[in-house]
Amino acid sequence: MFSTVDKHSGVPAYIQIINILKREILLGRLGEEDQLPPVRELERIFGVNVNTVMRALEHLQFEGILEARHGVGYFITSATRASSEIVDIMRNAVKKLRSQNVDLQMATLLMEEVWKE
Amino acid sequence: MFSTVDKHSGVPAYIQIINILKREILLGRLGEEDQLPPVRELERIFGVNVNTVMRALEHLQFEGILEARHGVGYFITSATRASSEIVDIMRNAVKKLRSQNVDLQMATLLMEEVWKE
Amino acid sequence: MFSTVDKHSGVPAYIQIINILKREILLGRLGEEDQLPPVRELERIFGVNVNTVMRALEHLQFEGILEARHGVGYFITSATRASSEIVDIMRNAVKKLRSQNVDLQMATLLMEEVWKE
Amino acid sequence: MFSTVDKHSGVPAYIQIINILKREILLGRLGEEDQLPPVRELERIFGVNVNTVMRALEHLQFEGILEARHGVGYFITSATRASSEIVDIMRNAVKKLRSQNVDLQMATLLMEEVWKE
DNA sequence: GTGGTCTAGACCACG
DNA sequence: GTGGTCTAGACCACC
Repeated sequence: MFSTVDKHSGVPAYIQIINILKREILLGRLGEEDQLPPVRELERIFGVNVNTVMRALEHLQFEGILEARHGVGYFITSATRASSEIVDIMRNAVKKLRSQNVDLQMATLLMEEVWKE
Repeated sequence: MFSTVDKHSGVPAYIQIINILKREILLGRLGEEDQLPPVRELERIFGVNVNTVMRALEHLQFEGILEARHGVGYFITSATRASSEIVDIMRNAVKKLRSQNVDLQMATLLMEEVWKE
Repeated sequence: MFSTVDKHSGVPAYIQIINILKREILLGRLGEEDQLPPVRELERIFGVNVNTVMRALEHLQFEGILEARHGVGYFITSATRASSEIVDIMRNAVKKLRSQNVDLQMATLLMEEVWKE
Repeated sequence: MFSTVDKHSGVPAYIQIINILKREILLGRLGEEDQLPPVRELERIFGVNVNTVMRALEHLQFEGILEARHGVGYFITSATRASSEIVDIMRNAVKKLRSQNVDLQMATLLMEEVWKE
């Protein structure tokens, strides 16, 4: 279902989980009121420890994106989905950047900089 | 001269310094053969300890971007600057994204996702 | 377990640590998937500060020889071991050189020179 | 006449000069009683500052390899030359090592280790 | 005056 | 309990 956690990337596992879930929402694969798979299954899917999963969910609750319903499960309370228009804008920009031999790191730095303008 | 380090962002100071310097190069504010300010001044500028500065510079040396001349200073040896064309592409995309109320974090996640496609 | 760091040799301690660990791998005393002793123990073993140990490990990570698993430990990811054939070649050459009263420094200089030919 | 100093290697210039001169002696290109070129010419040859040259010569004097004759120049007082036999041994070993894809750094580490046996 | 290395020790992050 | 980051400050090496 979800992408997996890359243990060799240096990025903390729980951060990766947060990002994976946010991405799912962003791309509309998870929407408001949807229920997440049970923690024990997330544990298996991501190949990490329960504590690590819990820490990620805790953060998302803190951000108001998730809600825990005791004895039931985790539900998405607020989903900001990228419109297909936005995805297209990004796809277009990325295509041009790649054709100019820009790599992802440079693109990210550049975007941060331009964002501030 | 440079942007400053944000000590509360959670991102290690030395990583921020690496990114600041890379950005300066990317945007053409630092070019090949340019000399960096002395380490002790960077210390002051960034508001961190010498060790932290040195750690950043060490990494950049390893990547072949900087060169240390002992007793002389640090020099930029390889500067890949973003062409104005690339900057324009990014500026354009960012403008559209902002008008759609996308924030930087979402934009970054989306870019990573699209980049993989 | 490992050889010790010579603080009076002029060679930086962290470089010595890098070389000691590389040597252990080269000679097959450390192999792929092996876990290193915890940083705090390496500190004790080598008689240096944590920072110095970490600096060595950081370099080895960058070279792709080690991998850090946060909260778990350091693991060897890529181990190139010297074949017994290679060791024999070296042993043979060294034996002859010593019988000619060549010292290690001379042998090293000579090897560098011959290597370039 | 001599090899040149590589300012980008990270190895201090004066150490490189020491090694170059030792190598010249080792390979028999400089012998006992030979006079070195004047310091001002060494300066030019190596592309470094006088101080740097002087520091190298100082070290070699300390090791008893050179002698300064005031107002005349520097002379070699003790030259240990590698016999052609030794060079052949090394050449042979290096050839075999290279054919096994060993690089210079690994070879050096290995030699140091075997030397101790 | 420039870079380079190290220590001691605190405090944080991850699993 | 494991790794990771940072500071303060000393002392050294190089040009």
